Amino acid sequence: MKKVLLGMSGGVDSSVSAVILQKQGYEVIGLTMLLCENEQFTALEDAKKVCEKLKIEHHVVDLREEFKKHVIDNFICSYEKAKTPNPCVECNKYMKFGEFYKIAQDLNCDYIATGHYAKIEYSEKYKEYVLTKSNSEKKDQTYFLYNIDKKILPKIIFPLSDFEDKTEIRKIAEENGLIVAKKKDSQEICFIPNNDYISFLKNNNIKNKKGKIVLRSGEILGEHNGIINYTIGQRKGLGISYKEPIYVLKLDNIKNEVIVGTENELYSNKLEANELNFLLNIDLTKPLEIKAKVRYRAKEAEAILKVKDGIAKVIFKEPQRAITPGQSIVFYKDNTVLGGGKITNKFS
RNA sequence: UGGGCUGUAGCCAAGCGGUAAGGCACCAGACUUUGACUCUGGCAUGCGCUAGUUCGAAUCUAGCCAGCCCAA
Repeated sequence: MKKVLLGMSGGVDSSVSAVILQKQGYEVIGLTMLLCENEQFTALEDAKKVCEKLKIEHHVVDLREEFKKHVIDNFICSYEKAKTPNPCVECNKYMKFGEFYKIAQDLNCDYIATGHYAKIEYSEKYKEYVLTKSNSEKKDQTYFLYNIDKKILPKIIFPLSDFEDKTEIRKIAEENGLIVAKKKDSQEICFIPNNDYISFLKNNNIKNKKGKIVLRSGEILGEHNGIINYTIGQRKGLGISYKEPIYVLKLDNIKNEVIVGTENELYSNKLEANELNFLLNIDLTKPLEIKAKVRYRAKEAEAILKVKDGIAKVIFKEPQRAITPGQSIVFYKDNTVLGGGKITNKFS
């Protein structure tokens, strides 16, 4: 019997994943990672209860130090550079598909599994294991997974890959008497209490000075409470009344200014990205027609990808809204994740 | 202290005698495993103040107050 180490957060998705893996005939071992200080107390308890119910071996591992090093410090550092980080991407790379995989090897597991909405399959076309989008168009989470190590793709199982709707998953949880069936979906940043990332950053001694809010023309519209409060494309919380909605266009770290403008000024059709990671063996020496996503909730857009010296240049067919340094861009070839990187710059 | 203009919600602003549009901001909710965006809903018993005309006034009249502009 093949052994699978399943990451169990105490939520519905990972709990139902356990049920599915069991039904598929795997020996399932549950592992809950302690990642941060304010981890909800109930999360661990819930994961334990689910494992008891399903008669699964359950382990807990304290990875708070690693999490701080790879995810939290990165998050803070990013804000210091006036970028907007995406900690989930780092967490997947270093924790859920990094440290977690090492533990699976130590426990002699054949596979690792998580409750992500994504799919791994062997591709005849590419002659290798690939990461593809899940059947759930709405919940697809491949955007957060582009940065994991390609080498472990053959070792990953995503038991939820074929579900189109979360209500089905809750139903399975209920049918199997799992107490987490009606638990609310997790959202927001897991290590930030009350979703108050500003206070979190301040508690970590990030510099935060008041400054001007200006239009591109230089006209001063107001005062901001520190650049860390803003991200590109943001509309709320500016406290500026103008004849039309006003959005953050750019954060100027040197002048300590927030540059704002109207919605149409938010679009650009070109960007650069670094820290690239690719999940497909594909010839990158020539320009490539791809689809790309600039944010998790953004629609995939047609684009040309050029890679040189570890820098990706992406030119979109249609201008994209609120391209934001620090956020990830993920490249797709049909339903397959090609790879991705961190946005550093945008143009025109 | 001669002339002209303006005063409607935190900001902008429509209305020009028939019972206060709209936008921005703000608040609440929905959506969402990042930060955002988006969507839905809420938001002036009152139109600088006071008196009057009228069945009825933000709209007309008079006086006052405040601000701006031009001329002395």
